[in-house]
Amino acid sequence: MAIRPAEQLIHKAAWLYYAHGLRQDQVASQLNISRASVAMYLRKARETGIVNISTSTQLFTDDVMARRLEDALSLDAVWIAPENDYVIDPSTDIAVLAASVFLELVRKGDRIGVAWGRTIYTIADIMSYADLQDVTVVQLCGNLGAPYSYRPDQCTMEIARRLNAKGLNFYAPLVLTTEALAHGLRAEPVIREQLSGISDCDLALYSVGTVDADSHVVKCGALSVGEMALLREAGAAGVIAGQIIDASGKALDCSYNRRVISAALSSLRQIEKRLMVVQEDSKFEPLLAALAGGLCTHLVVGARMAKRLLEHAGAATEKAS
Amino acid sequence: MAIRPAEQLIHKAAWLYYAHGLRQDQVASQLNISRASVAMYLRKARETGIVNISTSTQLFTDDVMARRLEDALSLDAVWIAPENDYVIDPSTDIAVLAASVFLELVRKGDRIGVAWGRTIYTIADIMSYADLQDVTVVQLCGNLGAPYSYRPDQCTMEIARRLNAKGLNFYAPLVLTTEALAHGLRAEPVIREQLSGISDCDLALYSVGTVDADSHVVKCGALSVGEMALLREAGAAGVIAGQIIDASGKALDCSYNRRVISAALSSLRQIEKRLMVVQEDSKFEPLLAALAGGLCTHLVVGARMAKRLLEHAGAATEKAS
DNA sequence: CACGGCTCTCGACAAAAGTCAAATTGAGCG
DNA sequence: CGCTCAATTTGACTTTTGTCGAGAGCCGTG
Repeated sequence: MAIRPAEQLIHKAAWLYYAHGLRQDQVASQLNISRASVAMYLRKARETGIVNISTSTQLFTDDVMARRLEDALSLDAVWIAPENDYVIDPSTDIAVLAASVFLELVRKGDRIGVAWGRTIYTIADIMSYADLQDVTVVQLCGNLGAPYSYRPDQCTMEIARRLNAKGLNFYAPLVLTTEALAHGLRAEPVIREQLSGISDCDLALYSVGTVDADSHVVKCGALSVGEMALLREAGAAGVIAGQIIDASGKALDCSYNRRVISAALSSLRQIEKRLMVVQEDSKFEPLLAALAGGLCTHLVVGARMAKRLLEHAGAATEKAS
Repeated sequence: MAIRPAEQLIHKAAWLYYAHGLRQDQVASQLNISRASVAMYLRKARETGIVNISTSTQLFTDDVMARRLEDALSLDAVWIAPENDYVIDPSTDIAVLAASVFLELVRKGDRIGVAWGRTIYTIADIMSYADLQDVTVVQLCGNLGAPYSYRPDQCTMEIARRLNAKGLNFYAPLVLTTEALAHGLRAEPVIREQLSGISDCDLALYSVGTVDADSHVVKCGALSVGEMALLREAGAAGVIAGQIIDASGKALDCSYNRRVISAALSSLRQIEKRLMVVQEDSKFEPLLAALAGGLCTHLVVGARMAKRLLEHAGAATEKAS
């Protein structure tokens, strides 16, 4: 890169502007460049994460409902995106919040596991840039064979790029045709290493998928609509990192799961901070399953979903007493 | 406070503006207030740390000199503020850098020990606001009896205020007239508790003082010019948190030190991250003493001082070999 | 050495943000 | 009930910032 001299200038401009609080024209005369260039450098500084602008997500945890949900579900932290109030775009609203929360949870030196899906990709897409050295972003599950819009490796790489972090992809298909082949592939050193490294993560980011025809695993061709219907009858309740879970949050005992190359649920549970983000209201049952399976310690949801969860939890304790 | 509804508005405005990237007039129409109010709320949001704008201090560690200093002095990290280059105000320059470094080192839940002095107060004064819950700022040494411009409790409180943290002052004089009284006071539960809690800190912020007539301990009347001169002859090389140290960084065996109420040097050494900031070139010898005593793991200095340190370290290794 | 293709830089204009004094609100009080 | 006082809000104005197309410098290539 010939951006070496510019790199230095970007730093200096950012420093004078943001740390010292000079105006752009003052910075310009300091560095003997035009003000327009300063403006451009500053944009680059923001885009590369040399400067970091973050807003506290306090507001969303302060919500009484969030507190009650934390208690009811015994989660570490819950963020609720308001949905009636001052909303811009209901779908990106949760993603924006999730991105902020995510950045708030990341620490230098962390190892981060990232799953895939529309939700995750949306988050990656709107996430602001940061300059986190020594962060590694690892892919939690195998790739889709067919080109599909929100591929696991894309999610991983995009988040790594935003964070200036190292991205660790692994190039295995998400699902294979035979159990034997999956077994063999999992034993491959490259794959095995990646899979066993997942429990060393400090933070995981994932969503949960539905088990109907709209599910991503169906849309990307990993499962046919018919197979999915059958699995559903067999007790499938949700999809986590490409794997089917039942209502209790355990991996469903089925051929499909045995043919999948992905992080074992037990490895996921070993990750200290498991951030789950749910956008769609239709993911209520899958979310319940994930919660039952202890696959989530930090939760970002919309207000409607929060309300339903709370009502459900209330009904459950009533029934119990 | 009747700022309850406003507090909410500040959060919302900050969220829409900084997280969603709306323009001020869009935020204004969203919240049904005037754009001018939005501008005001945003300023408040920045001032209260609801939004956080930080710039990477990378540039200052990337310096080759900083790397070499880290190695030569076996420190965890060194930041060097350039002094010939694009400098605004040589004295605040180091403080601005130190404040950024400090904010970069602080973590949620941390306990932070803060000493006193002009340097520390300058840092506190230009430090930007942050919203760190569960942070406690503790005072490392006793107060001055006489009202003096940069009092230990002022330094502690100002930093706590900027961080939205809890400030833990302790109201004992820095130095007493008799050793017996100092001994008795140190045994007081309130004082003892505070002093013993110092080793639990995760981060310490201090500078080092000179041992001449210009020293703060002299200027504030804790020691007379004559006494200081005598101590100097006895081997005094610097002042740390109100205590006199010798060239090897150990507390000097003298009546003054026994009459001081302050953090034991051994407690300070137990703190994981010890950030030392030195502004004045005249503090070369005191800094050497502090370094010898292992009282510093992270260092912020100006370029001239860095050069001198490096030359000194080079000469020392040469002599050794 | 002239030629695109490239990035970086700048001036000028348009857009956005900051500021201030005046107006409004609202709480406390005689 | 009407008053004051302080805090908040606003519209109008100024300053600051963002953007765009043009031009300048800099390779590698034909």
